[in-house]
Amino acid sequence: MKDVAQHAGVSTATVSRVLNGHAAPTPETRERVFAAIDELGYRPNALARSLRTTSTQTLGLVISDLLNPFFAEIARAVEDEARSHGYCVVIGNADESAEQEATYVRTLLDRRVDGLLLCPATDDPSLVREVSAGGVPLVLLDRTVRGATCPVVRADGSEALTALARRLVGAGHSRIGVIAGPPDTSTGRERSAVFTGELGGIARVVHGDFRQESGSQAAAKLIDDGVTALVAMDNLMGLGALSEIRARGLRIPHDIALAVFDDQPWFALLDPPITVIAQPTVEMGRAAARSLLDLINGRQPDDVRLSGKLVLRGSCGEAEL
Amino acid sequence: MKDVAQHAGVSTATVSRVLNGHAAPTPETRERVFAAIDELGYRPNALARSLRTTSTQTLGLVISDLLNPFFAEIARAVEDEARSHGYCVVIGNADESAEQEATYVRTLLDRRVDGLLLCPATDDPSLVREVSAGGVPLVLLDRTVRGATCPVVRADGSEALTALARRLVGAGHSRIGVIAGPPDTSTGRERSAVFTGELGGIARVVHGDFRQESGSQAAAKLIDDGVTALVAMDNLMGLGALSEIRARGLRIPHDIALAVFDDQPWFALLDPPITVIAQPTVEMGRAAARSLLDLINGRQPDDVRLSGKLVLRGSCGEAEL
DNA sequence: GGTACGTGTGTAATCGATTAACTTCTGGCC
DNA sequence: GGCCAGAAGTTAATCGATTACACACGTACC
Repeated sequence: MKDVAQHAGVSTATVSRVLNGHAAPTPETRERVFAAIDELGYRPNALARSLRTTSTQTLGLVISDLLNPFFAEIARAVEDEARSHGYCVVIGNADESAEQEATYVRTLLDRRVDGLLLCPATDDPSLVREVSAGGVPLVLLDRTVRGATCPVVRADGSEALTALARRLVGAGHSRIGVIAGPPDTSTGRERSAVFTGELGGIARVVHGDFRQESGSQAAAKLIDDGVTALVAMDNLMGLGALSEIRARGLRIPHDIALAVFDDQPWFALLDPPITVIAQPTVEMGRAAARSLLDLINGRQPDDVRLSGKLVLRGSCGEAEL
Repeated sequence: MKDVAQHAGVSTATVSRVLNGHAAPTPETRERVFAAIDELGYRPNALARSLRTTSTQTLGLVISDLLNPFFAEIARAVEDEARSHGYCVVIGNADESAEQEATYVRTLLDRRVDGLLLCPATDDPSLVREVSAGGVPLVLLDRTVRGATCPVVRADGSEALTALARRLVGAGHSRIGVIAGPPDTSTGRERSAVFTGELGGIARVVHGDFRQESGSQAAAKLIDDGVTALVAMDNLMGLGALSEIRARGLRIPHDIALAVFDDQPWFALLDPPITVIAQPTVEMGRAAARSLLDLINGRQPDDVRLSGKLVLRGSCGEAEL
């Protein structure tokens, strides 16, 4: 920057003013400065700028699993929304591990992100408290924690799940296997709640860890247990369940019905296509980014609750297909 | 940091030395400093540190499409490798757009990443030159550009593709449809080269853009053209081709054979399972990260060329299944 | 003609760390 | 006792920007 100033025959203060679009500098001065800038190929140092202004124009996003297309879509949506507001997103991949999640959160805070979006790996509010204590704007996404005091953006699947449960029961299933997420995550508990409530006698719940392998294992256990329908509460566990079903040579929906929470393009291409509960991922990501930007700008956003939609396709023996 | 120093009754220089594990400070001093640190909940400002040391311990990774599981896997692998060396990764999603790619690259350079991994959206070497001119270590991943002067890490599928082509011809296909990537990407050209070469008379190539929609359109065109086998050069275009095949009610492999470049877990679950060419994504990501770290540390890494593997599953009417 | 005000720039402090150079202190040795 | 080596810690410059304040130079008005 000093070089640019020298080249243009002005002071660094003037260069800075030109760069930041201040009113002061004369058109001719601006001209000279810009000329010097691209003659030297100068690019401002964002670190120095941020150090001085205490703003990085960056949001942190810590997600549970980058390989899960659900989170990839969310990340994409967050990024789009952030970019349209002049912000950049740094993604941290926690790999469903609370420890790695904490590491990432701290790294991002150390780098002074202006705000943080978090898909918490567990219910434990201590990390959230730590962030809040640091005064960094925080929004939770997809999942919440115990006693959360910050805005939360999530999808509510209870209505769709209730409809699904009713349909399964109506179709004569008297033993339904539920492959749920970990009991120490809000989505892990809430999504299976519908089945443990009024259907307590009929449903059997096994908790997985939102990954493919656990879906296969849970499916194996439930099938051995004699269930005639499987509901996987996440697309990766759904994939696992499906591969277990295939490995055993069972036919869908004749031998066993299957439904999955969270849609993916290829679910529609299977034979039969899989019935799913679709989540508004793009909306979730965008809403979360907007909430966070509101928070950064001093507004207090409300919680956002979007709803999942039941998409009947045939894997539960639906009459419509 | 000043507060910590005061609290511990030392100077900031000493605090810094304790934090950086220098030899000098006495055990008792260290003790006092650490006590002050967690009493005050102090966390060092990474911006300031980087400004001073001119090292951010961060790698930039600009990928073509975050929603493409191939790139998601690569990102994941890069991150793992980087983390194990104490580096953090900032991911930029170019969305297959050269413009957005350039924006991201500049943003990352402005933030002074220590090195950059790039999956270039096009062949055009100008962006690569710009980075090199800035003296920032750069490694290309998956694709290369014209006259690249930096290390390149990629998968070579030509052997597997040749084997696939031979098999298709052997099975009696005399019109093979190839859904290739954009002609201005190295992978777009190279992967279809096998078919335009010795099989020039038999194969018909249509270029897509590595996205689902283009896969469907290309498939439609080729099927109308009377091909009896389709080869999609990317998993998303494969998905598109598959949905077109389904939409037309064609049966695989009876009515049409299908093979896809780049494996995905669900390809094995279709009926019949899809024959693919699997790429060593994890290895590619790790190798790229290692090459970049080498470059950063002043070593000059060689190009890396890993090979794709043909996985026969049945969608091309293979006898083995 | 002098006061007052506005306009465009320059000077220098500042953000929060690192680190070279210097000071202070301790103890050993002749 | 004097000198010196080495250890422990302090002072202050520095990274590259932003910005409050000071300054100089016009212009306008009484």
